[in-house]
Amino acid sequence: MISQKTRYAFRALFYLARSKGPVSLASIAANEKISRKFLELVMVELKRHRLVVSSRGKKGGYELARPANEISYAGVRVMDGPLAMVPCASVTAHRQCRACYDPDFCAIRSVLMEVRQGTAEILERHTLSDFLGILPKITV
Amino acid sequence: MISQKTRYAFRALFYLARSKGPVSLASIAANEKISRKFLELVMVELKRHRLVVSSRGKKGGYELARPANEISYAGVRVMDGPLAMVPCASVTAHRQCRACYDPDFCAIRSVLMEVRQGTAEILERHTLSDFLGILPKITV
DNA sequence: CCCAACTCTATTATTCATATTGACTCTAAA
DNA sequence: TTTAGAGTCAATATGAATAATAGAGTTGGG
Repeated sequence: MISQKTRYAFRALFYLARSKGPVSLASIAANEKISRKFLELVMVELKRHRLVVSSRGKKGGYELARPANEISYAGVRVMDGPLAMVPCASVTAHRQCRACYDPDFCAIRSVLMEVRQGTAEILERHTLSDFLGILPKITV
Repeated sequence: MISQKTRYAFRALFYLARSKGPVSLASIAANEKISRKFLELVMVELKRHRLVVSSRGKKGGYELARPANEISYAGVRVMDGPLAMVPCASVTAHRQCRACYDPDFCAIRSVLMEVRQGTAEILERHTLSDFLGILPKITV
């Protein structure tokens, strides 16, 4: 299951994708009904992952770092860490499983790498813009 | 990431697949270097999922409930609960996500259902017997 | 009858996700 | 140059899930 953080990340990103110019944390939180303070943590991570950029001071706020059609689901999903179901099948955070006898003789590694690969392919070929059409307009 | 329980489950199952007749909890635990008491919980769940059968009394122990080539990875993975990354994309435990505005307007549901489907297909077409050949006589 | 096995019910420990708090920094505009 | 509106940072609860442990109870073959 994906984390609440990732859900909020998706919602915030879709919100930004439907907005123009910098949007304040407060308005995202209010409109998406997310705890302002928790959303703050989410936004910091989104920034760290280079999915949004921020500006300070009056008129400051957040914007997508790239056009919506260049932000893939895979890019957002990383908020939850590696895609793989075991460390040894991970591309981004590969490491041997503790107590692994020998990767060459591992009975689960190859299957879970297949799964990781399949999942990545699907998540990478979908972007935020795939769904902008069906989302309700922002009415504020 | 899969849970420790699921890892132990795989190891225990592979161990049984390479054994003959009932195997005691104690021998699985000793050979696979798993806490005897924790493995007990794992075996209870494996039994509940009908992946193993047990017999009591002297000479008792655990055996695979079916031939190894009829036990798929998907069957074992269920130890960790639903395959889907969101409740609304789950086949086995479907329910609406909390705070879901409208499933028809959900921007993540359809993608995550694709992922669930792809994952299930991969896990279902692999069975324990796919890997019996490469495993050492004892110890995964 | 007895021992070696599984079974059941608790309890504890650890980790992780979720959330909240308060103080701090920056910057455009008045 | 002041200031209000914005993002930033650090620290700390809280709660749920996972992992592990403990001990008493049951079963059945020899």
